Amino acid sequence: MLSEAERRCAERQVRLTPQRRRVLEVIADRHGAIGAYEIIARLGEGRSRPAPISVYRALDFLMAQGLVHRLASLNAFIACSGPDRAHGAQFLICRGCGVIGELNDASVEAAIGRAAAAAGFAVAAPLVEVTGLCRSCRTSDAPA
Amino acid sequence: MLSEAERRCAERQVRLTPQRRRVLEVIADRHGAIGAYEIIARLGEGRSRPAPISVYRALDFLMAQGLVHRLASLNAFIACSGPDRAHGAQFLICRGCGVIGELNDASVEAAIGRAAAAAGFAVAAPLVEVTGLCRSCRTSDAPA
DNA sequence: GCCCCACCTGTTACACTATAACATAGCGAA
DNA sequence: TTCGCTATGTTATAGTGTAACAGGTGGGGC
Repeated sequence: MLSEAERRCAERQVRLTPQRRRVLEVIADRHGAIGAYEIIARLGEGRSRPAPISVYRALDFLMAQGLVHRLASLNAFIACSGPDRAHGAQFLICRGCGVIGELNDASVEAAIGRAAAAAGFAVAAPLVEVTGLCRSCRTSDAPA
Repeated sequence: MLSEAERRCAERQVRLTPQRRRVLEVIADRHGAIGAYEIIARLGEGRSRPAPISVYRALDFLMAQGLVHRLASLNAFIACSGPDRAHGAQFLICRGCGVIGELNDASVEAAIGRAAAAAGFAVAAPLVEVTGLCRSCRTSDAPA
């Protein structure tokens, strides 16, 4: 995953600096969403804690490269599961266990494109965040 | 719109108190998105300015009744255009002029439902926020 | 009438999220 | 070397949202 990120940055002639790389590592370590200030805390464990702005700048870079997504409804960030193919951001957020699934369904994006076009709207960044229950939380909650 | 809201609250036996009603009025006055702290400022123009928590509580109520939606990507709120029929939240956000369009397209919701079901996920609250350019901003930007 | 309960609101303080403005440092090319 | 671009550091502050507890209001049952 990290090597894929490096390959991609080299290809685009952008710099995956040590600091940006550390931020990406912290996000990827967590298999799920992580808040900006928790990233800051994790980075500050050994060395000196970076200022918020430093981490936000790294996050801006990583998002621009499509390596990280922002979950607007959670104010949190998550590593992109399949950074190789371009895609909009579609997420399934389980309100039971908090697990995040990346959806990236072409038919959803197509339906959004059609509906938007019918309104004369040119889509730039479609954002889909679906709250609900994942398979395992659903079965355990079922008898309610 | 306000009378529709009153009707709906009466039907459900919930109270659209003066304070909640004022918050709804402020949101509806603005034909677009408005931030929580701007609502506070508007409410504080004549009388004494309410505490943030008061406004957030009113917003929670209005959202629970489906009279107001939250735009997660903007940290802002907007009056629901068609509160009579139940629907998820789907918005078109123009990054040119800032105008917000409510989409509420059944095929988008259906596509999300299908894709989520394929992942074993039970949808509770689908959120769609599409950034792009509205018809008029698109034509004026075109020659670029 | 009176009490009780449920709901709504007020008050104070605080936590969390994000950016502005300006200074410094590294790195490559002319 | 010097310039220009990008990345980072430093300090301060703006913006968004909640916690915890107290007080007030209104309606139903006795």
